[in-house]
Amino acid sequence: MIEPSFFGRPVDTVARALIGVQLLVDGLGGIIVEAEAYHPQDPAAHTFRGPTPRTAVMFGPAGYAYIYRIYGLHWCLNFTCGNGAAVLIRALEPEVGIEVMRERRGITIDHLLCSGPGRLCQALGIDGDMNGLPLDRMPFSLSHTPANRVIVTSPRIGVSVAKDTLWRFTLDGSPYLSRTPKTK
DNA sequence: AGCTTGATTGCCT
DNA sequence: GGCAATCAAGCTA
Repeated sequence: MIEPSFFGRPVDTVARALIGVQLLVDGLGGIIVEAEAYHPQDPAAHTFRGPTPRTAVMFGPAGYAYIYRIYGLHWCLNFTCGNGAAVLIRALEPEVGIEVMRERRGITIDHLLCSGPGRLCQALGIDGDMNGLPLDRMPFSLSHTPANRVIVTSPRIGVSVAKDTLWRFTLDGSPYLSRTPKTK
């Protein structure tokens, strides 16, 4: 189990700590292998220009789901960390309910089932109805999985500002990432 | 009220 | 690599 206080820490600390955590939604999911941190003093964050109706959940308490629509067609899942900070869950390694995920995604290539924020939400059946729900009870289930892991930091994907902020955290060598980090 | 843009994805060349 | 899909949030007026 993950305590609510897990999220009440600096947002980059939380993002890094989430790599290797098992996320289940209605019993389906797997191991988080990619996550990004966003902070209200960070120009790439939705909360950079202060509270709005959409970002109300991000300014609420830590440990809740912030879910928003992007490009009019995809959903993105975040975990709030308090005071306008949140972690975007970008990819996971499918473990439980792979058959259902294949049906929802319309593909059978397992490393593409949850390799991106929009794909992950489609595979796990996440939509705006779950926005604002707490993470410590159904439909969510978060738990630690023990292992020695190498975590790589890199610039966040799809942001046009703050490109030097290395707040993307990935499990080294995972085939389930949305993109392989640049090895410059 | 109108305009711009986006924490993306999938298909095309 | 390029680009269309598709629409609401947020901004300007």
